[in-house]
Amino acid sequence: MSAPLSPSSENTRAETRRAQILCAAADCFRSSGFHGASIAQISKTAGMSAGHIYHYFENKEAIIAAIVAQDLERFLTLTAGFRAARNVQDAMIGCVANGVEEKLDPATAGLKLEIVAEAARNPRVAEIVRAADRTCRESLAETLRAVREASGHHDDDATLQALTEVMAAMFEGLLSRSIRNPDLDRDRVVRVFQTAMRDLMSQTP
Amino acid sequence: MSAPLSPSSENTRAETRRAQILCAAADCFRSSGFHGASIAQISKTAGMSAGHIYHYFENKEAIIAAIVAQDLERFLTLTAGFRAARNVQDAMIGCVANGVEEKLDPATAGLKLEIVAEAARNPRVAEIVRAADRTCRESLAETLRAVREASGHHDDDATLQALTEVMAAMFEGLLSRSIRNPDLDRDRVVRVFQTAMRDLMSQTP
DNA sequence: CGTTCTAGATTGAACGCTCATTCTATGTTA
DNA sequence: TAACATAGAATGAGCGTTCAATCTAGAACG
Repeated sequence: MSAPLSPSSENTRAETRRAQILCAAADCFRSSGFHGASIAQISKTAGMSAGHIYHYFENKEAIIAAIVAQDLERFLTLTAGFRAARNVQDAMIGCVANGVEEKLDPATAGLKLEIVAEAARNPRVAEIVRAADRTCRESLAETLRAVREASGHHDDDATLQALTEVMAAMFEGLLSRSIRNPDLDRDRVVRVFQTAMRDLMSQTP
Repeated sequence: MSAPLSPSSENTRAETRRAQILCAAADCFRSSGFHGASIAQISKTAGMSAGHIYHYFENKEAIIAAIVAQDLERFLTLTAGFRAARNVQDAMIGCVANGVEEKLDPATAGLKLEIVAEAARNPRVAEIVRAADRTCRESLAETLRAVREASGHHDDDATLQALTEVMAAMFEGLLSRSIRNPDLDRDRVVRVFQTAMRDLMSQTP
């Protein structure tokens, strides 16, 4: 799992170490949960002593925060590149297959569910998650507005936000589905999903 | 939170105690997570000594299992009553508002997300969750078949299961949404959701 | 080139604490 | 009195975190 990172001219040794720890922590959180994973376990996975981790992170919660921030930054860059496409609707529909497959990957799903569950009870994590989600929603809503206006729908913000919410719910629901029913027929789900997306984007309020 | 349960002629004292513990445990798991909640905390909430809990449950994991089983049994009875309705489609669409509101309740959402996250890493919990989900899916798929045949669609099992999956994903996604965006516009989401449900149920493969 | 110096990297033992679980002793009820 | 309900202290393991001690790479210097 943990890629054998090595320091290059680009990365200082400290950055490499930090990345190593985050990678190991993600693995441990995935398999044991935030509270189940111990510093001892993380340090062993990262190949360093327990105490050394405290040179790079103030405490365990800071590691959680960093993982969450890293995870959601990745999502932001993804949606950013998304909006830059020529034909936005086609780009989105085309991306559904990828998106569905990604959310259905049990390893991904485990960590992401862990993050949301932690956000439900840890205010600091909740703050990070909500700030990132706000940005994602704004980006997605603007993208949706472009799609909708191209097909003659001119929505107010509230309507657009509701569409965004439901679309987000559909994708995030897959995380849960991949755990509850790991044997689901991915290809067929993708097809039903694509049609549902199209319907959602051309919905008349 | 914890209802003050008292022994009646119906309930033996032991059953009452068990229920008390489960109720307290659900509260604690909601606010601290499965691993964050301690036996000491649960026993305090339940109003008894820590050691006494071990007269009713073998260990902490048994409490988790009981909570999961209880939670999902409740869901099963709900869907069972669902199928017994006269006009199934109207009953379903009518229930969307209730369903959406319920999934968006942050207290409910926290515990349910906790359960899925735990299932992602605890095989015993996963087994319970998956067995219950299978039953739910079968029930929902049969209900959907009735709806679809009433409007002239005759689907094979695989198609029906994919429709079921996507519908399940939509509702379960709301759990995550209620955490990530607690300020979402519930009424508008319900309306978009209802239209999306209708579209999903009349989708042509 | 070889030696010394030094600042950062790294270790691993130690600390205080909390955990799940067990055990013994005492209440309570029928 | 017999059987069960309950409390609460005891146990040992494991936790996050700290810290003094060691190592190591490379700059400074002769």
